[in-house]
Amino acid sequence: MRRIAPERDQLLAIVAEVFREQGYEGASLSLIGEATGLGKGSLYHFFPGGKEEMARAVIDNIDGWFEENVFAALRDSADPRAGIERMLEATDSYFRSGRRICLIGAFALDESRDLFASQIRDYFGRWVTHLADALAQSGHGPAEATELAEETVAAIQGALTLARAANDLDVFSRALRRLRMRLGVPANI
Amino acid sequence: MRRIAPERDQLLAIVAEVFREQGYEGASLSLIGEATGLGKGSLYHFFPGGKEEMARAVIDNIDGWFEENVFAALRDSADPRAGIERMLEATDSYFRSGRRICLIGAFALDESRDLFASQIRDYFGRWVTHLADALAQSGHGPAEATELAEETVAAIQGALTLARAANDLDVFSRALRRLRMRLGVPANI
DNA sequence: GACTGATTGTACCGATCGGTACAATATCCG
DNA sequence: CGGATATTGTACCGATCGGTACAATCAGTC
Repeated sequence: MRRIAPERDQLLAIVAEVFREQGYEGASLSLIGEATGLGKGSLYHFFPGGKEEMARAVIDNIDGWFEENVFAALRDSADPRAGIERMLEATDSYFRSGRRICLIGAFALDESRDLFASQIRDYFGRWVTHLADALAQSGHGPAEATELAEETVAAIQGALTLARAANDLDVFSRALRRLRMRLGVPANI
Repeated sequence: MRRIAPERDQLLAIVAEVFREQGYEGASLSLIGEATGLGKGSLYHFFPGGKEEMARAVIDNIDGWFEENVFAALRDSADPRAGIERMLEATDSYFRSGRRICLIGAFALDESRDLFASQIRDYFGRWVTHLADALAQSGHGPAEATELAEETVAAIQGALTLARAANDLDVFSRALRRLRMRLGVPANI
């Protein structure tokens, strides 16, 4: 009965979905238990720190996914333009073209923000920084690159909010299309 | 002891602040009572429908403020550019240059979204529509005007999220400055 | 000052909250 | 198999949740 990594990832994915659907306060232990099929005994065995530790682990897990799939593309691509395009593709796929909201963005707005402030700041900070680096490499001046990166990340967050508010997924697709043009990246095939 | 309009507005403003700080679930009746100085008796006297009615009234109140101060500027200005500039000024002042989040945007993301879906959709829908009209009047083609309006509202929401996440108010100011340029509106003096 | 209706405080309700304790059970290792 | 460790279910805790009931109190009106 040793912990197996994929199991933990899957568990965190389920818990993340509950937080996404219900918010931090709304995600009660009974809802989490129901979604995961685990009782309180198991939940507190894996997360002795309770709900707060669960949320922290979920954020770390998401952060890790972005590090591997989004930030890495920006950091490691030989061609910065290709890296930016890969970032946009990974972003689109992660948010399921607007079907899914950004849990970390939602946490930034709600009452849980104080608990997770540093994790939240870190996540967005690295996103902006890595994107700004790629933009600088592709010819933008440093100051302009930072502003454009900040604008891009904000546009993604805003599009997720608006897509959810309007209940219209196309809002998100349109935002990504505009970003591709704005960032000088070839349109999606 | 008749109800007086300003009192109600003030009451709703306080309740709104509690929802903003704590989210819908997090805003308990005891917190609301503490903030307003009202006991449960009074609270349920003014809002027989309980917490849900309070939130609905708060959303209506915010919606009304935007209707009067933001949408009206877009709708009634002789010069559409001046209307857009007035919209941006009112927006900046409402969100206190990023110190305040958009409660309706936050509700769009969290578990309360289903309860208030139509009010949320309406609010953002009218914002985009009125802005698109003003942009069309100022020379943009209809399709382009709609996209630009959507992009603008999303940029504002995203900037609020990012400003809160980074704990950096300048994120919001920078976003507004970029929007002024993008919308062809004279820079703030 | 008595009547009327708006407003308020308090006690109370059942349900659920996050969290703890712990015995029972499963799995692995030798 | 036996022992050690990992995992689980269940019962329980005090606190708080949103909501209800209702009597007391207040402000105007006549």
